[in-house]
Amino acid sequence: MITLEDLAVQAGVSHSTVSRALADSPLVNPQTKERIQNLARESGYQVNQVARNLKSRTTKTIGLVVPEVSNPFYPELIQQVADHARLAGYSLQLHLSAADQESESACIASLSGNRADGILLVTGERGLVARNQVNSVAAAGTPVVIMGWVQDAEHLDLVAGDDAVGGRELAHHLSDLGHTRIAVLGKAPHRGALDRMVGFTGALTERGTPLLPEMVIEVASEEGVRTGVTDLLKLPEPPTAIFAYQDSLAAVVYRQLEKEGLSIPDDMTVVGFDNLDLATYLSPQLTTVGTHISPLTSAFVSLLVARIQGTYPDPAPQSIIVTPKLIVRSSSAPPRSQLNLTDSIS
Amino acid sequence: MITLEDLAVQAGVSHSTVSRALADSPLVNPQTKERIQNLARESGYQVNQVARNLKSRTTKTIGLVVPEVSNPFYPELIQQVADHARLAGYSLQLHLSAADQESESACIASLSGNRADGILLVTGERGLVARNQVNSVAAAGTPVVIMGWVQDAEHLDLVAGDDAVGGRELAHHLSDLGHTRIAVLGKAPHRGALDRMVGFTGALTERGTPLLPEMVIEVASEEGVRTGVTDLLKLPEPPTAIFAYQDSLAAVVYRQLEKEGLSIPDDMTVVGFDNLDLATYLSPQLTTVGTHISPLTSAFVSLLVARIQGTYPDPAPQSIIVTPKLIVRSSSAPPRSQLNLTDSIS
DNA sequence: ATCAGCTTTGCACACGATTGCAGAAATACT
DNA sequence: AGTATTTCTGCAATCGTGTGCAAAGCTGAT
Repeated sequence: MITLEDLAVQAGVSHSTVSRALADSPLVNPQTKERIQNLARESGYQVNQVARNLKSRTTKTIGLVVPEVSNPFYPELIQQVADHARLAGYSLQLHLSAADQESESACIASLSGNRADGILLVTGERGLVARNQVNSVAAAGTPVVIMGWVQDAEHLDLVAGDDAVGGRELAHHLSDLGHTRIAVLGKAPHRGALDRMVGFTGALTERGTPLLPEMVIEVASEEGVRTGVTDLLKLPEPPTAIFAYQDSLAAVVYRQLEKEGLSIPDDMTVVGFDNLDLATYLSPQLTTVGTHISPLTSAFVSLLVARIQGTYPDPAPQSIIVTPKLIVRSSSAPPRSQLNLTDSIS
Repeated sequence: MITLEDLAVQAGVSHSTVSRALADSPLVNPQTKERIQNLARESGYQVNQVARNLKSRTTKTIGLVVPEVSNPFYPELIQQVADHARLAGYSLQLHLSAADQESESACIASLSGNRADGILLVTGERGLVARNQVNSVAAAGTPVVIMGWVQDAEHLDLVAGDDAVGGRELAHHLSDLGHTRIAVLGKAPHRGALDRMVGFTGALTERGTPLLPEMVIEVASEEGVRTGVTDLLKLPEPPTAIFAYQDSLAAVVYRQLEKEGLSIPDDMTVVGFDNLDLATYLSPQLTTVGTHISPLTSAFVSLLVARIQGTYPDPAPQSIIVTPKLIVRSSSAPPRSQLNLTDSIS
């Protein structure tokens, strides 16, 4: 690899002059400057960022920690974060926290070691695992912004969706359609007051049709979803609607219902959560809830960048909460009995 | 950020001793070593990788350049590459080449500037755009391995799938089912002798049922797919099977057919290419062609790592070609006329 | 010719780590 | 006690850039 010094001897000047010439400094003679710049171009000189970073004590790099990448939600997010970061003049260092078992802590340690100027941390289902790490790098002066809900986040910058509102809207939608026997395939609430389950169950209770215990199925795997669905169908009074905790689970529900010979939405209403691209690929297209992801990522990145540059007006930790919206597509309809009723009226 | 020197003054020794102690060198007194290590742990010392990289003239980092991330093929690839890289002791620097218009060249320049130890470059539909960049960084001593087909690749290391074989198998499958009026939604061949279109059309011609010109539709956008499908259906003799160039296009074909009131595979056979997870989410599940991605990524990473470490036995450029396989699911069936015939026989 | 003022260049240090080498301290041996 | 040997520690150079400061070169005015 060719260095400043190499160019310097070729041009018959000192490396300082070369450095200044390439930085287009007014301190060097225009002719020399031109000569050096040409030389650099011809020889394919590539500045050594490692050395520059060491000297400047900054890397113009932000770390992005994401749990995984098989759930299509994350790629969309990565793409947008990458775009925003690039626009702000930062490049991205991606780490997958669920991949290695050391998880988040290892990712953050690595980023901190590489002296990333700031860290964007997207939490997975387990919430903020590496709380201590986060505190210590934040204390050491590296700004960290979290995306996703975490407990006791008073002293952290974070961006999150208010999933409870989304769950509530979904519940109202189903209730409005006339569903009363509603099943849930999901996971235990893990986002406190902002959890989608909390909103969903709360709203149903308010409507006077609380969730029945046998209708709530916790699923961990794809297999769990399949058996969950068949179990539901075997109930003496099976549900007329299923709320899948994530769009990706809804996709599995679709397959299983098809296998059981039921059609959506005639025999069963299915709704999801997240509004992935996937939701529109499914047939029928999935009724779901989601935020426009772009304002979310935009807030995410710009808050971090402002923190890095010290330009954010308010030094206190910020909580930016985004409210998702209901998106009605073709997978939800009135329950069959209701449908028949309507039919006979018309 | 706390440095070696800081620890040194706290411990009352020189920074050299601290460095050696943390490296667990036998050259330092066991007690001092212990004391220093404890000190480092308590004070949360994080070695400055930037400085270390400068000194060691190596970064233990490999750059991964991927066109985009909205096609689910790439996230799967990223995940696996990340895993393999981590196992080999390297961390990953991800760049999206279609995101910024400067494209590949800029990504490679950036990686080269950051002194990545090696570069993995996944080409998109446009092939190898940054050929010159690749040559120059390779000449400068940074190994580059390419994934995907590129023209005139004799002097490059690359890993590619032999899509022609896949296209051929797909053609045989359709032909065996009895289809003769077959349509193609795709893009112009861009992978030379390894292109899926080449294999597909070639095999059909061999079978004596060459593709009809009006059945070949080049599509650029999602909108193009939709109009393409409706146009096909308006033909005096519409096709009985559609080959979508990518699984993600097949998903759009599904939607459009549904809108047109046709059912798959009864009224129309649809096949794709890539074998994304998406293919199994669709209903009916999509017949497609794909490689198991994991041997591919494994070869990809281990070739690069071997190049970096100089342990690859053969110094000559390698071309590793992987053959994909046909995966028959529920979206392909004999054409309707044929079906009726069969019915009446049985 | 002298000196002030401006332009241009190079010296030398810094960033934070690693490491060869020399020398100090401790121990072993005669 | 004196020397040889081992063990341990610190000095200083290095990686490649950036930059304050001093000084050299040049111009022009007196």
